[in-house]
Amino acid sequence: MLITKKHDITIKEISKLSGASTSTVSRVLNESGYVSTEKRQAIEKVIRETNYRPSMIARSLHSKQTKTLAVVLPDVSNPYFIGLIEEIEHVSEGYGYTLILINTMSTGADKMNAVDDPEVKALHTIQEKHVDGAVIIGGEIDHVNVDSQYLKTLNELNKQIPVVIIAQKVENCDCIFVQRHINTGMRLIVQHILSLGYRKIGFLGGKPGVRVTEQRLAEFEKLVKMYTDYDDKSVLLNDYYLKDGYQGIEKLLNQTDLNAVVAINDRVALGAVRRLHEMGMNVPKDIVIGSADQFPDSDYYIPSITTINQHNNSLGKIAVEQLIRSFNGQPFLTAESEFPDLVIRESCGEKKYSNVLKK
Amino acid sequence: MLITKKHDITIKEISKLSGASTSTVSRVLNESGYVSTEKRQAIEKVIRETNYRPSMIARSLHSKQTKTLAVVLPDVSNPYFIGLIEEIEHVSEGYGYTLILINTMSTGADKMNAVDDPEVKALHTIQEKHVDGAVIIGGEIDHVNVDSQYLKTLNELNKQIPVVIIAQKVENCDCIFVQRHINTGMRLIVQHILSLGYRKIGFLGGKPGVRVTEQRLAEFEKLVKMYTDYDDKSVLLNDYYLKDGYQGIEKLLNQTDLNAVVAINDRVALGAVRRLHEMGMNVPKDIVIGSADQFPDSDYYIPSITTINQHNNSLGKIAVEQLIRSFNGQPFLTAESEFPDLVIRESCGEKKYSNVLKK
DNA sequence: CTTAAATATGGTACCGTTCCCACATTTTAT
DNA sequence: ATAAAATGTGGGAACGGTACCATATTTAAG
Repeated sequence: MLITKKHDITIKEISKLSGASTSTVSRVLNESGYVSTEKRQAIEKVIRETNYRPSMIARSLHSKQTKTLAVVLPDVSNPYFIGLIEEIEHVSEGYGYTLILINTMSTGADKMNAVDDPEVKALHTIQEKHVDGAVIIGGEIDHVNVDSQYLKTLNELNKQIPVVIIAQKVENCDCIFVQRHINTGMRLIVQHILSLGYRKIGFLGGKPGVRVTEQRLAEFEKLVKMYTDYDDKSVLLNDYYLKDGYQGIEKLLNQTDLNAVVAINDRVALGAVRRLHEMGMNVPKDIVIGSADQFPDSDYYIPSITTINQHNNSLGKIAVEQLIRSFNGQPFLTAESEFPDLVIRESCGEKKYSNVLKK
Repeated sequence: MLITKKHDITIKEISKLSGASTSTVSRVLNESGYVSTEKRQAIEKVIRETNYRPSMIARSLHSKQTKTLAVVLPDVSNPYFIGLIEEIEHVSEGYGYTLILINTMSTGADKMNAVDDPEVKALHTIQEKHVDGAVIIGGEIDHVNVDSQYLKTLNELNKQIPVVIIAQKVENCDCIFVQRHINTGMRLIVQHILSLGYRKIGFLGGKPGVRVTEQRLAEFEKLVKMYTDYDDKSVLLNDYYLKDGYQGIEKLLNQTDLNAVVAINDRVALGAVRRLHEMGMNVPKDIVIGSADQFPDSDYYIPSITTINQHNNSLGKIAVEQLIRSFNGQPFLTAESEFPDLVIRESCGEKKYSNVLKK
């Protein structure tokens, strides 16, 4: 492997060119200690002319800080994560940190041998690169398996580098958790649909075995059982994507009769709406679709999706701030995002509230 | 700033604990040179027990390689970039490189003083962090201003670190360019709409002053002038987002009479479709909307968007591979993405081709 | 049995910074 | 005038690795 060695300018060159010692150059770089105005100006001139910038590598080796954070996530193309990344990047930047992005593309619960597990690999990268802290978004931690190699590696890593995880809290994990009000959001959307008078409500999407999905489903079942004759055929879990809504809705309607469906998120909802449209059914006239998790753009769909704003982005801010707190030795609490809001749009029809909540 | 010093394990500790010299430990880490089986096993045991991983920082200082690439982009939340990032991440990972993500959030042509320019700042970060190479996606380079501070800094950086830019080629820039077939895509969609018989065609979206937009508009005008009575009121430039389609379509229809519109991308198209829907117009019955740039999900919209697959993701792969080639001292060419394809869906109505292309 | 080659191991300079320390010079206080 | 404090400057160790070199031991070859 032939490397075209491009000569980097170092502090020594600056020292030589300006006739000062490296110590003095270092002093002007860091604006610390005493430097005479003459020397300072001479050095600054050389720095400007040579386009010199001190190597963060060398600095890091000494300071043991890289001014870098890592973000690990299972799938960049998932819009749920985009807002999060954006927020994390923004807040990190504000604190002077650069971001390393690791996309594990882990498909979920399907486990492979620990050595090749991309999520374990991500943890190793974090350790090797000596980032100052890491934010892990969902992924393996969201699945039921809890005494895995992954969790061990994670706890081990957390001893060296502070790790904040954006996911529902897991007992055996020592990292800081930042989580959403899963139940509240689900409650809001189900109550809304109930209040509109619908009593044959289905649940569509989400991956079985994933904590968030299971919790939301539990909340859904709890509520639906209170107010309707619950039928376990009214639930279909598959995944979080458009196609899961698209294929799922047909399957769901084949196995039971429904006049309302709660989708796990707006994309699943869109997929369902699209399929229903193709089947000649109108949303919300023939069937009503609500979603439990707002994604960008869904206010532009036809019909626009009635959904829950989970304020996901606020999680990003909280996560980074927890990390910064941890750098400063400040304590932190298990944090939750802002309280979810019901966002009423078209896919559930007009808000009527004429029906009181009762069976 | 109180840092909780978490003691990192170093090669010296491993050396001490295993009773071997650091040289020997280094040899087993790199699987180079001679090491007896006994010592190797002893060392490996210690490494395993201590969870030791060599510091990339220290390694980089010596090797002058960080095994890291930087990606700079103007807006992570723009879905156009997402696929690109995903691809860049994937290919980089395959070559053993980690990604640094820099989101400049530069709003476009509006320039600020060079010092605070986030894009210039991004270049500085790249230099400081000593990444092995950088991929810059659009941003400032896409605008007309060409003898800017930014361009100078960019060329200067490119002398030290290879930079690949995903954008239309700019003369005064020495970096490697990877670009799309801008004109071909526009030609395909306009020809398609013409072939369906429409002769009152508008152009919607895209930021004025941005190279891609100007080139596409030029191509659009060329074609439309050939086959129709061109009216310069049929063009409205604003930006690339949903709201630009949403607000723009109404404005456009107020200033001239149209039966077809080419949107700069699928989001602008969706915005337009949504607004038309609210205005009581049906797409494609009352007016036809085509798009020049495919974004994810637009096949699920109602109506689904007839558009151009620019194979944007292939740009990511090409970009990283150019970088790798450059590391190896291999030559490279100004590269272009795969050839664009017309994707016929619903928003332009059925494909008829009954109308021959003629005025 | 001698010598060369292969194997095995540790010492040390170096990568680009920072920072402590020593020393020199100037300024201020007494 | 003299001590003390403030200012200015450079030398060199350290950060955690790598790799070249020297040296020691074993194995193979003649």
